[in-house]
Amino acid sequence: MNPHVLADLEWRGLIAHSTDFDALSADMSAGPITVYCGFDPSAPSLHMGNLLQLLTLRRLQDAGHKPIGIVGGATGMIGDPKEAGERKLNTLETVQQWSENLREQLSRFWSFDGDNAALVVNNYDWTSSMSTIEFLRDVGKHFPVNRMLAREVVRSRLEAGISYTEFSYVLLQSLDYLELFRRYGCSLQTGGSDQWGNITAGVELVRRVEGARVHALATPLVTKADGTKFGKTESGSVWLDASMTSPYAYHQFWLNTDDRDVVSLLKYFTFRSREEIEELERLVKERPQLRAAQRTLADDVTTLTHGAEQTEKVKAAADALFGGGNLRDLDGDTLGSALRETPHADVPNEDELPTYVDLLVATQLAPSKGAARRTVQEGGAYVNNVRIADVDQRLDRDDALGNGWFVLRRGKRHLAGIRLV
RNA sequence: GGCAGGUUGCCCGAGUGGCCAAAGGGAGCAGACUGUAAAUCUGCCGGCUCAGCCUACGUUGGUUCGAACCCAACACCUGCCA
Repeated sequence: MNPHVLADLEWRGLIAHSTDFDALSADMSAGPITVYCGFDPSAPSLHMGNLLQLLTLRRLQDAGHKPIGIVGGATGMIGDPKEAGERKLNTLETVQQWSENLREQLSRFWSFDGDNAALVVNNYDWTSSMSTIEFLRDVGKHFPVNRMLAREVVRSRLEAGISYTEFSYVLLQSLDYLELFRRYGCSLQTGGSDQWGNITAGVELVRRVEGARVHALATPLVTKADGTKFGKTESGSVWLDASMTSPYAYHQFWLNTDDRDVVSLLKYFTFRSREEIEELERLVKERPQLRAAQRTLADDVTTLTHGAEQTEKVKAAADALFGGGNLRDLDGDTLGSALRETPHADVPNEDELPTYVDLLVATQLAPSKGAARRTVQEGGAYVNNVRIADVDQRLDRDDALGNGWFVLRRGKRHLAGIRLV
């Protein structure tokens, strides 16, 4: 049991809100507690925002506490109210499929051995068989509507409209806390600060029904210095699922972190010590061109998510392709394994080879032929580091590198492989 | 229920019969400079079989040689009055 875990969370900037911090601190130093965080299946995979929660629970587990992950098979059927407006309901099959994906992903981040082994449960298990009457009497009775209406998200939706379904979401999430308190003595819920209202409602329910004082912690919203949303790239969200965001793209996402953000991201998303992070912070200031902090961040987070072996592969790929050396010096196998980490396409070796414009589209380096043509006209497209001169230029088999590979590049950092087969 | 106003490209927003794929800004992309960073400057920024064509200005229909712009109906939003 590490008594300093709360101080560490605080130093990392991971505590945006808490209920009674001193009481929580006292409970935690008295012995291991059980902590939970919920994950709703609102997409086929977890994303960056969820990762922060996963790692926070991991920190608590490393300090001796027991983490429980709830997969929201029930809450995911309802959807919590968000300002943008009413959600569209997903089918039971979809929610169940996504729940399975989540369960599998959650299991990669915690330890399932020992006294404080993690547990993953699905709230569908205790809600699906509950009758409406039971729900209204046992749960609903403890929720004053006037208090529910006062909540920020609800108020923001009163004009535009909010369904009874979404309005009731908070009851389900609160019931989760009560259920985990009863089953496992769970006494801490964590989550993002956007969940604070739902989280504290659960604390309140446990207090009313069981007369017990349980706790809550919220992590802050991850923000970026340039004001854009964290966890997004030009091609959309960054996912933890390797088939949705490739490990290569994932590593590149972290590697391209702004200097102004990298230190706080190291605190949030890595297990580096305070000393190590302060050293990296110094390097960002004094030797920024080394990008030591970005490299550490990218390597660590990719390893946490996809494993050390995969990280080595994508690092080797990036080193080979961005290394600044002559691509012709790379042997075909090295080149092939590097390019296979990037988007790549096979091209049949026929008489007439496709144009680079078509290849930019085929490798998804450009979203449309018009965009691809523009990129070439702007001088932003390269084969094997040589600028492509005009839009009609075709792939030239004489340019092939080892094993029939070509390195196609858009701009400075978007790479793809082409292979003549 | 009555009256008034609105609905434009990824977002904000100008445009009130041909010169409109539609001003301006933001986001995004590329080039230069760099460190696969930021800032800055420059260019680009609906699609295609690209000197042309197609699709698009809430929806449907109409007027007109020609409509984002005029008319009608419908849908949704906002404000004022009941």
